[in-house]
Amino acid sequence: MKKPQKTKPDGQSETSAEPANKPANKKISKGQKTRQQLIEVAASLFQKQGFHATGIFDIAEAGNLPKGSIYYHFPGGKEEIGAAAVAFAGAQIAKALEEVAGKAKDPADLMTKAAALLGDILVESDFQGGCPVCLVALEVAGKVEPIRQSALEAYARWQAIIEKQLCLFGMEKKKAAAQAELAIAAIEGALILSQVQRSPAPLRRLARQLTLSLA
Amino acid sequence: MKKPQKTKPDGQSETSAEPANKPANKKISKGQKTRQQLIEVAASLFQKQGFHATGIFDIAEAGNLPKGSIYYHFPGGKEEIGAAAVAFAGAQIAKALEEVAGKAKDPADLMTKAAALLGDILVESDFQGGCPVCLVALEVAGKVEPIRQSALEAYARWQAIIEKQLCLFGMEKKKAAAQAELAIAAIEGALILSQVQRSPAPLRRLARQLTLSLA
DNA sequence: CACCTTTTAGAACAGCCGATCTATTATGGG
DNA sequence: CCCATAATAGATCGGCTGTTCTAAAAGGTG
Repeated sequence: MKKPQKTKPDGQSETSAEPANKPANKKISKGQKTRQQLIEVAASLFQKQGFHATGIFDIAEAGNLPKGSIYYHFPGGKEEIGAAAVAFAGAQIAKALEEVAGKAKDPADLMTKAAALLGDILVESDFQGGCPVCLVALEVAGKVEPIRQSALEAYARWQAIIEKQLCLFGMEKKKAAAQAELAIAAIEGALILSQVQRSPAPLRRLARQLTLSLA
Repeated sequence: MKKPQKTKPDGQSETSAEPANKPANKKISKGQKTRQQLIEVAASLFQKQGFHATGIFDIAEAGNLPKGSIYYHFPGGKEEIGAAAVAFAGAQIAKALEEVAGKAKDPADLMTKAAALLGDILVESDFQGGCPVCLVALEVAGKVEPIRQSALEAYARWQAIIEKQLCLFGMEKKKAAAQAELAIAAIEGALILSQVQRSPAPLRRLARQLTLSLA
């Protein structure tokens, strides 16, 4: 009764914000650009500081973006930004993973390259930020369903990419699925070890060990 | 100059709070018991809600413990409690891991039992809480050194336990170390997947996959 | 240019949280 | 039983945070 549909945005709300395939991007109405930038900066901050430690205005400040319009673009507040940020980060990594997978020569090479991909994130941030999906997901997995869903999709997509590529290498589907899940789990875990140890060594050693499990 | 050493406690501060080997535990001066209980409740809450989402007084409240004495037992505030809680949780899991390792019949059995151990934590909390070390460590790894150290020690100890047991099974030391690290990483990663998916399946599948990598 | 829409600035609010301090009560050794 | 000390209650302070609201500015379309 109190909602005269003031032409608010929110677009198709939920998990959007993917740097994906949109061939006919006619016009990005300034505001939508701001929205996208907010998501990207948020993803970066969440990755380094986590969800709860990141103030909602820190996001705008860190990206020199209009603070006044945060709640205009994200009526759902912090949680909506969180869900969008996790979805974006997940899609970003998925994209990179697809590129890397295409270049891999064999299963072992794929494992190594995938591990190196996540490892680069760590080194680039000087071990300040790990997996952007993991941290936020664990912080609020029990309370904010949309964020949990975003994380769920991200992991599923990563796994599907690896699985598909393993199949292309001739591995049977069932084995490929199991190996892909092992790879995702092991890399995520090693990422944690590397971040805590502040050394890329665990991740590197794991990559090697992962290739040995391909027998 | 402002510290007339009012006989404050703080004991041997830093990372204490281990349910370890103290044969001659003469008397636990009421206060020390409270301190220990605070640590245990804190570990439980941090595991479910994370570090930043847990108020310092929630801890006392959740355990029906004296709120007024939190800063008496932990002059270092929340960060000191965090470090103690991570150390405690790490030691607790290490203890359970040692028991389980002793009962394992072979390397494959060890992998399965280790994974099941962590998995039980998940199920017991109805998928609300995962690895108590991991979450807190990731949240503050870049800012609070003592907590990072506690996490570091926990992971190292877990790995050492598995490595040692693998050696007892006849595996050569170098290979055992690598396999142990893979196991820890993979289990931690699968724990995340299981928590996000709210299903023990990823962890179970990973356990099986881990045994296959023992070839 | 005029006008409606989109977008933004900025203040204001309410609530919570971590930390500190003082006064009070419990504890336990002599 | 006494008393120093350990332990706790409770109030308080300062600061920060997420959210809402209103008015103003910017945008772009006819």
